[in-house]
Amino acid sequence: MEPADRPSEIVAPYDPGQVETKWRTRWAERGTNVADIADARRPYYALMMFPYPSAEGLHVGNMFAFTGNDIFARFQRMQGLDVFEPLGYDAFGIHSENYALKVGVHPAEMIPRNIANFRRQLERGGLMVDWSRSLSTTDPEYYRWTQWVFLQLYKKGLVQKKAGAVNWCPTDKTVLANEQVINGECERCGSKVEQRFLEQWYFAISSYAERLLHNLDTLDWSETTKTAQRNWIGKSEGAEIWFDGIKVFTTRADTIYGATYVVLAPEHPLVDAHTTESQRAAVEEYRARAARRDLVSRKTTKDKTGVATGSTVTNPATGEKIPVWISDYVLMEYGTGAIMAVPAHDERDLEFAHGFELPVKKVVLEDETLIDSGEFTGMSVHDAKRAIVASLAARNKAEPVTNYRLHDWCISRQRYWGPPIPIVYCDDCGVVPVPEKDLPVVLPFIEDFKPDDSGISPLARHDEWYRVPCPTCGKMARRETDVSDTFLDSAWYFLRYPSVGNNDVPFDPTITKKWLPVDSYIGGNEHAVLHLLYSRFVTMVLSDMGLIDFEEPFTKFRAHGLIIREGAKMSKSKGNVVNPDDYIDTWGADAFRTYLMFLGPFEEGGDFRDKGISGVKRFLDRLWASVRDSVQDGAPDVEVQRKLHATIRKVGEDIPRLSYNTAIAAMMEYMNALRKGDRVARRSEVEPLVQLVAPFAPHLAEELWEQLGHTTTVFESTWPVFDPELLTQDEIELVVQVNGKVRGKIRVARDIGSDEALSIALADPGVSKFVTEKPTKIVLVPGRLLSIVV
RNA sequence: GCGAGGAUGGCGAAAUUGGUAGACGCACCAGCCUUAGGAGCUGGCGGUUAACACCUUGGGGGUUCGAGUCCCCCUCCUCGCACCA
Repeated sequence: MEPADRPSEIVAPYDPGQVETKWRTRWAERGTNVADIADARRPYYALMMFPYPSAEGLHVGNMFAFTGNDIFARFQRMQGLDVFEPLGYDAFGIHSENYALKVGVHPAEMIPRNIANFRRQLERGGLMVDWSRSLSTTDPEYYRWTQWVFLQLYKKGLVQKKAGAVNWCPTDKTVLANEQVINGECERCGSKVEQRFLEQWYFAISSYAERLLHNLDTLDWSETTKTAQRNWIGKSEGAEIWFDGIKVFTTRADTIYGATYVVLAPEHPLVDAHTTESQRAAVEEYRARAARRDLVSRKTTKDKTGVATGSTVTNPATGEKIPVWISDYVLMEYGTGAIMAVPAHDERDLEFAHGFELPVKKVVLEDETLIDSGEFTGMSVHDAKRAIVASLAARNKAEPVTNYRLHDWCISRQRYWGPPIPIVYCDDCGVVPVPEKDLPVVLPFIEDFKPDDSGISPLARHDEWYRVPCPTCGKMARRETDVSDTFLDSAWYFLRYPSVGNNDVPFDPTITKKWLPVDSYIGGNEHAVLHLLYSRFVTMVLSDMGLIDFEEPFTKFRAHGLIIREGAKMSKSKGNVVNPDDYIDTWGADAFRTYLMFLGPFEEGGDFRDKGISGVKRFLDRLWASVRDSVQDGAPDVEVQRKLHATIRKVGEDIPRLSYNTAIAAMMEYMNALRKGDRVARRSEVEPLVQLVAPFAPHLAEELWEQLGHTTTVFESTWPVFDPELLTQDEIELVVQVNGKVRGKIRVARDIGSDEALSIALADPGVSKFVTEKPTKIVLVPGRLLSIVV
């Protein structure tokens, strides 16, 4: 369609409310944002972390993240890709349930209301979201497949019910994953976490530790995120060494000649066997005391406590008898629950040794060579580690072992608001997984969903649901009453989006092959370990089962920064939370979006200042006015033309780098040049700018694009191309430095030689007055600067 | 303690990766236009100075013709992890 000669009559001032409503309606009517899932030729999956639909409504932090993703997605679309940008709701979980309990509304009533409000707010934000494929984790058609994922892992032998010490939150009255315990406190409510011994369902994520670590090298992720995952997986290579019947784990086998005692964790099974009669009472008392200690004080105490068992074991390297102690500074969960203590070379052992006046024997010098270490004396630490383990291994006293900090993932929650774990307990058949054809195990609507102290889910109180025929033998049996961790819901949702609508399978194989893995993923770094690690794990397992043909779900991941307000963190209690609705009402979604992206680098976040948005609004107003006033004809201005092409290049380079703030600055700069003085812009100067601004301010761009005479969406137009020829000038400004200080600027030919440049520079009195002697050195940086040294 | 990332005008921030520090915007100042303006337009805006100049990217040293950028030492801030042997 040929553009009209003049923009149609848009004398009216720019009214964002009107423009935005018009275009949101059009997009919905025309299906502009609906991806062609089946037939897309160049599929591009642009994913953002889905929000928890809180009762408070959309947070500006959500809007910031989504806008950042949306700009990238819209830009990719204008590069000719078939972009799929889905969004759903992570609506199960303790957070929703606690809130529901607090306000006395059932979550099943509250959540749909919250979702409706979120949807309204998200739509106002002008996101290119394909709402035809949205989802909520609370929908039985979704969690049916969450249960299916559980069953696949179960089938693969990666799900176990284990009794053990678990983190119990006394306020939320449920078990927490290790990842949800922060400094010994519940991540959600901040209560001190207690230890309880319960039977729980675990996913064997630790058996994937090496792959989870190794694959990180292949991923295009923010380096900070990868580092956080590496630390969390916590690989350490060492050896298990036998001190008679006690097996210890160490990464410092080279220090074995300095081992002066052995320490067992209080819960270690060999404690009894190593306790002599005379020490029995003291050891028992210490164990009891240690068991009562909460995790917080245990993890922060510098004063180490412990007690001798009275028994001794043989140091396999020296043959010496050394005493056995117990202390809670040794953790049962890590390594073998026993260590060889080398006070001279381990700070914790030293603290302990000082407390009990145990000997300290130095065996490694500052330059990392061994002393007093028998045949290994004089070796380097590096060589000795291997040599000592090899020598002990020859006598069956040691073997090299790699340990990981990563623990198995406890997915049981003794709560109501989650997908029931699809397991039935039968007196005859034992543990029976619910057959896939019987899914979903629907979460019943119950009024009294309040958890109690029993460690048993509220669902157990409902016999009509709890009692169920055994799927295998038909005899009455009992359901598992725990629900699964919310993080399981979000560990596979990206597989679901493209297949939403097909309720026969969790994800359609053909569609999945076409659209996954996710091309680009944007989200918060608070999920750097939890959600991203679990998603990678589930994906790997499904891949191993041949259900998908990739083992990493997110090819590219970028973490966005955080928004603060007027220099302070936003919080409900401070009352300084930015409500997107208010700003959109006043300034329009386009200005709000653009401002959010302008206030700082996307990956770092920024400071939201109420007055700052006016500058962005002014820019959009001027864009509107420029299109309105533009003329078809006019003298071509070489400078403006050059500026335009520089801007096209800059914006095109900045968007893929998520450097949105500088892209916007470049467009503003161009706008300033465009309207310099009384200048009236030419159509050819403003039209490409409308395209450049489209990912940021989509409604306004669509409106202006239409005003310029186009009948199809600006997002199906081709991104402007810059002409490199225009960007190289024949005559350039050369900066002249004398002894490192700028003394002048000269206009010269681009490819000028240094001799000629020097003579022109010296003709400038501002330069020559500093050149008092014959220059000793001349440095010419072509096209940039001339440095004269005297 | 370990790991990662920071520190640039009154403020948010830029800086083609070693080449004019402070782009762009906010705030502020002046002018124009207005009955008026918390509107619009134009210009100014790191510090010292009458000027020439000089100083200036948390502090101190170094490399270089040239350092916000590279190297060494130090201070402070933010975020992870934390008795993981």
